[in-house]
Amino acid sequence: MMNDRQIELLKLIIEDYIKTARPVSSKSLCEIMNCSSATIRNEMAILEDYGYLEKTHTSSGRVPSEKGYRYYVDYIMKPKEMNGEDMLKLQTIFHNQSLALNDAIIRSMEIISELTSYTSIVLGSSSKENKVTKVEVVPLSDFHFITIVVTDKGHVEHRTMNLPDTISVEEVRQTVELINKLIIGTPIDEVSSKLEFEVKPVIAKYVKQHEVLYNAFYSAFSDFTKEANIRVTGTKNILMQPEFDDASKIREIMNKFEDQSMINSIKEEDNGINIYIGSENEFDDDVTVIKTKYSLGGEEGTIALIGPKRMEYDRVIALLDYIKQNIGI
Amino acid sequence: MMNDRQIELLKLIIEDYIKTARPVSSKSLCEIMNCSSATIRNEMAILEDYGYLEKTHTSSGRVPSEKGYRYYVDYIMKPKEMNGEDMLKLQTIFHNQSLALNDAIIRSMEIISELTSYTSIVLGSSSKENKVTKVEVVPLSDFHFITIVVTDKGHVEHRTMNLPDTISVEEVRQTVELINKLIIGTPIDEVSSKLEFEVKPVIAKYVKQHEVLYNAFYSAFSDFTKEANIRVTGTKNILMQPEFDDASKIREIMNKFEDQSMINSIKEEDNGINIYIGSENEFDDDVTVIKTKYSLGGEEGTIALIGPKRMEYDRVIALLDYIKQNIGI
DNA sequence: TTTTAGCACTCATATATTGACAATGCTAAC
DNA sequence: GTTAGCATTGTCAATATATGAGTGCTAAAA
Repeated sequence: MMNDRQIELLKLIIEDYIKTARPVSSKSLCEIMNCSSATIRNEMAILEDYGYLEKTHTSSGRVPSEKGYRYYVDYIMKPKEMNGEDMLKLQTIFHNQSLALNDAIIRSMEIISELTSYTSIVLGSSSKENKVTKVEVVPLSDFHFITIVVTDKGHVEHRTMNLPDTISVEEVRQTVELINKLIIGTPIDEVSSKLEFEVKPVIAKYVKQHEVLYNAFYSAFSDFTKEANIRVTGTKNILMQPEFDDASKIREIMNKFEDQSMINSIKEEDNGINIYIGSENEFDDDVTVIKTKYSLGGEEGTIALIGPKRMEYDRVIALLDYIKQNIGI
Repeated sequence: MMNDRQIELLKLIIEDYIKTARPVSSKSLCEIMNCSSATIRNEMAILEDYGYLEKTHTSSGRVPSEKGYRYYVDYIMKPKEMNGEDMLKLQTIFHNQSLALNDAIIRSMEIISELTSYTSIVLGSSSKENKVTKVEVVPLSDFHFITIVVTDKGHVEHRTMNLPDTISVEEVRQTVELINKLIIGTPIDEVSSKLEFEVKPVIAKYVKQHEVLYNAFYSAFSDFTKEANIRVTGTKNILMQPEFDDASKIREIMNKFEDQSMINSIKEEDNGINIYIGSENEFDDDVTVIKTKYSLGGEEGTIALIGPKRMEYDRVIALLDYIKQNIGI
């Protein structure tokens, strides 16, 4: 279908456009293609017929179409080595022993967002599969306690409880001991029902002011399961891209970033690193979403980058790949 | 200086402009002022001479000047009762027993940001004054531990530590016990030096693999003191205001919201609720910053709202006042 | 003395006009 | 298959033109 020169031309046009964000003219490619602008125009016309290029208006230079990007991503682009600077920044994260892997992902995506000026999203690691490992209560004053819950995956949650001071520290301690005995190992999303049907009767039996205490713990725990677990970083970055040069477009995008269901549409099913260009994604026709699933000791999640369609595909892939390699699968 | 009718006129113009964001014409006030547009024009001209009004161009309607807003805020505006709906939303926060007061402030400001469409900032509650109340370590696996630190003000911080599995759980337990004994009651910003000069020698004496363990704890703790403790919510909201209808202005503002020193310039020294209109604040000439200090069991901080100069001053004051009343001073 | 009607004036906004420029498409010659 | 040349097309910026909303001012009315 396309001959070598046409493919080369498409590549040059896309890479030029990625850099400059301006329509590419035939003339500008004369030198590197070693032929006259007319020749290039002829080839461009063919590429446009095929649907790989577009014009913003009849007499403008060419711009890659979604189909063009798609072809570029699928057949032309070579997986790029990660550049030294990017590598360096990310390495410090994964070599930092004091960061949990989970935090390392979030932190890396923050850095990638900064490096690329795209917006990064860390989604999921659905805490449903977390099991309670320890419940701890630290008294701050006679009626002021902090409840801390630790899960086997390393999540830590805490809430402050205010209890009437008719309740003794000893009663609280007793209750916590009972709770610990009964719910350790329980998946976080089953804690509520377990509290109600198994813990409540036991507490009622052994602890005097069981009603108040039970309610306090119940409401603390029920908060935990609700956690959304979405992290969107660098929303500002994407606004700096020249394609978002219009207040209403900016508002549209910003609203989408705050829209839960929009963000959830980012969730990835496939393995591998997947690219959704423009209308291929559900988020917005003017952006590319590139995303991949990760699984981390049983927890699954998605990391994604959102940028203009004119994205540095090879670089972004290298970056995401690096993260994948450093967390396994 | 100004007669009653002029004050009334200024009031009407400002309140109209706050609602509509459009220059106010003389004609539009005829009915309510019960006189002809010419009369109003005469009065407007006087108000403009005084500097309370401005025109966007020679033949436009009038717009309040900063001086005009200032006069309105200082002398005209009446402290408003909080409206029922606003009240209701905020009440649920402060009546929620499971929220620490600190979280309640953050949550309320989020809600206020939503109610008003301005951007809210919670700043400070400088954790320097927090004293360590408890250090807890929860083992997740043989080499994977979670360190949790609780302070007397109810802050909870945690980090994951990876230790070589040559270190036994027992050794970790011992170390934690020693740390607990030595640093409970230490202000968070003094923990580092205390660890080095008091804890390190003791651990060295009693614990075998003291080097590794010490380093792990040291790096975990040193992270805690760095916490910035700034919360900016609803940056999106302010972009929806018609005064920010220009991509470059939006970018400018968004950058300021991510600029630490800019946000820190918001810190309030005065008691009371203070209003800084346009050039009166350091943040941006096109916005009003309204802020107030709070102190919460010894911790001090600032809450602030940033909106267009055309702000609903009376409503915002009522909202901030409500928060103050519900946390004491 | 205050208010108002009336009119000239100003400026934003919208729309059209123009010329310069940067591309392209096409054709004919190489 | 390639290229030079030229007409064509559409952007962009500058300029013109009309419209309308608003003002300032003045002279007359209250």
